[in-house]
Amino acid sequence: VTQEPRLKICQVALDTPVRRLFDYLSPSGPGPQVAAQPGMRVRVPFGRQQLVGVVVHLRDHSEIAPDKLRPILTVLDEQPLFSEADLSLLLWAANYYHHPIGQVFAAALPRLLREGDDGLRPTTVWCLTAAGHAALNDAALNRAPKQRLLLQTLAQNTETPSAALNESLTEWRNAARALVEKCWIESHQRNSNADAANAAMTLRETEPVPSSAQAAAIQRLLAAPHGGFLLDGVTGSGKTEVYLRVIAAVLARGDSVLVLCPEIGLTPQLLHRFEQRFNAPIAALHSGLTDSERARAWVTAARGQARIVIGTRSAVFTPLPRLGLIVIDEEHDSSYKQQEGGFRYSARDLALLRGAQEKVPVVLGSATPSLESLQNVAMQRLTHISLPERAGTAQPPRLVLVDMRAHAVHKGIAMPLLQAMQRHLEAGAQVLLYLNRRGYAPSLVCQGCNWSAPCRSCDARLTVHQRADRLACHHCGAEEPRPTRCPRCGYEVHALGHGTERVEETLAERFPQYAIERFDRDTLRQQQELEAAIDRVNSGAARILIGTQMLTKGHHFPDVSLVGILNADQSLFSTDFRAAERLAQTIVQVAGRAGRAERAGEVMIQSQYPEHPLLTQLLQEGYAGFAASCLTERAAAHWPPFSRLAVLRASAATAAAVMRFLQAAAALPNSDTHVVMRHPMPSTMHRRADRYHAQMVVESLDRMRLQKFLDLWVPQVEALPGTQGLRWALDVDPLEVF
DNA sequence: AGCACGCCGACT
DNA sequence: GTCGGCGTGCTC
Repeated sequence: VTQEPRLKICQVALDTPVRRLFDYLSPSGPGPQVAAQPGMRVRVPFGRQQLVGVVVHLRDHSEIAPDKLRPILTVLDEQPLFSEADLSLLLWAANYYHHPIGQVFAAALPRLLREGDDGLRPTTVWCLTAAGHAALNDAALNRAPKQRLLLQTLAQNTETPSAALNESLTEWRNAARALVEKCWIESHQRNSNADAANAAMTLRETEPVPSSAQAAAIQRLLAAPHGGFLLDGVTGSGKTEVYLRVIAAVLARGDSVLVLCPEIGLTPQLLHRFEQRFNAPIAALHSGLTDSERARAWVTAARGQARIVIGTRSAVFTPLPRLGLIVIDEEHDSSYKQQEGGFRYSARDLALLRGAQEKVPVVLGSATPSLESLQNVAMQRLTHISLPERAGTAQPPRLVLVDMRAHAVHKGIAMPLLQAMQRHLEAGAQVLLYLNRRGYAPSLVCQGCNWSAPCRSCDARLTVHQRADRLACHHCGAEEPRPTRCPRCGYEVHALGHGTERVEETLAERFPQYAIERFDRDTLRQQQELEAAIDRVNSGAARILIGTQMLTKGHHFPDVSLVGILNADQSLFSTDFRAAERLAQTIVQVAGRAGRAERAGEVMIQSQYPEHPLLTQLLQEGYAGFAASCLTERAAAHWPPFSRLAVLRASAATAAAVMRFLQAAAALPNSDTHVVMRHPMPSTMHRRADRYHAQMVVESLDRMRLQKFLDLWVPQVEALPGTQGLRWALDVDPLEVF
């Protein structure tokens, strides 16, 4: 690597909240040093600490006084991890989301790399030997419970990394040593997962014959050198097959592909489908990985050894030499927007920008496109490609509303739905019920004085969890024992309302002959458990499925012929401007789980307000018609995507402190009459986890004007005095305003 | 964010 | 007399 000799100053992004790059002198120490180049990680002195940062620019001079400049200690990479294009995406993101640059880089790097590791350390994996499999029930283990547990844990997978054992077991290493001596288990070192880097990119499985609509979509995408596309196709229309065909073409010309999935959409099943189809090295970046697996997959991608990168939100920053295509599956999914912490970016929006900068096509796929994307189609910023038909002979599901006022309701389920369940179950099919409320009941109420169990730390009721026999707060995680009598008046307390746990109980009483599978965070804590539950459904062992959001994404259950949506009303009267869009997307997505086989699916939506225009319109006109009129309303009300929002969110130990801060922020000067600062408001749930939350909205019809305002405003907000104990974050393009 | 420096209350 | 509370300020 050569370096212009006069470019002595390295501008480095460091993980601090300081919104600035830090200037360092090129490394001066003795010994062979690689010259620092943009995109390389460096270790630098920072005050009394040492930090790892990324070189962003080389300069020939610095604004910083020469006596303050210190040299880089070590250059950690021989080749840049980030290309100029990668760096410019990160700089753009820091600028647009008004977030400190170093923390943007930190979000883009896996933890080990962020801390200076090279990400290529081999990991130790453990597996059973043949003798170990035979010994699973050996009597010798009766007096060695830790060894038995380890053996059973390892039996669940072909290979288990040490890090995974650290998480699920404690002090397993002694047991492992004993088992190794018995020759029942063994360990191996695993290196890069891109061993097949030079394999031919031939297709493995035989390709299905595309439908005419699929063929047309594939044609249009292949003909496009770059640009954004909205692949708008109902569930079952075969969007994945379109992705796979286009990906195959990109791989064939030697380019690589970035595929983004929603958080719960990235399953081993999907990965498996890619592995079956392509004989190409794949790097998967999902939440189930250990730190070292993640670092290794990331480095594999950055070094150009992976041809396909599949990942969730943060994978949008993965460097990929020769990027040829970006695919964003289920583009409407809210998990693409980071909604916690400081750096709140939209991976979908950044992917579109990345595609434009690198001049590669970006395909957004959804059966229920976001209004943003539909508006982008209207503005001709995205090209619309629709896949109207369901593949094969499948019929679209039939949607009906069930009026809960007109029918007897048995523990949260109306009679027509119970009868339909009976019918479908007797016909041998599976039934899926959706209820976006986990736990047994959303509150514990006193029959005498109307007291209901409150969370000590939040403005919320505690949820009853029957099996654990505890009360839990779903907002802060607090738990307490479940009282049998009212602490205020001593009268009896009762669980009020219905969560998935209670519906499961009700169904077990009502349909004792059919096995039930519950899908929520309480029953399926780990990815493995989810996989096992899906297997039980697909094998036909389970007949009734009841679950939350977890059930609505990514998994297809071909034998489900009836879907029940138990409570569609929660969002009908929400004040959030996106509530209607989200409800429609949920209904259509859940409905899409039914009727994939030859028989038409049936979808029953329970409501107290079946005449609500939101519901009737969705049923009569479908998602497209619904979305069109939703857009009209947004335009009239000047909501996004017709205006641009930013929300300043803050929390503090007292309500007064958080409001004082936001009022000070609201009082800062604003010379642009096209930018409106709304009044600071306490959040819908003001007190959460013993902190008081509030926010203020800033809006403009003009994105550029809002950006220019934020450029001036955010540094002043940052400089406001008296912010000890106060946490704040700016949310540009928020999903929610409250 | 860390990690210092810097001034005011209760302890050996 | 100091140990330590966390308020303010800086890090190239």
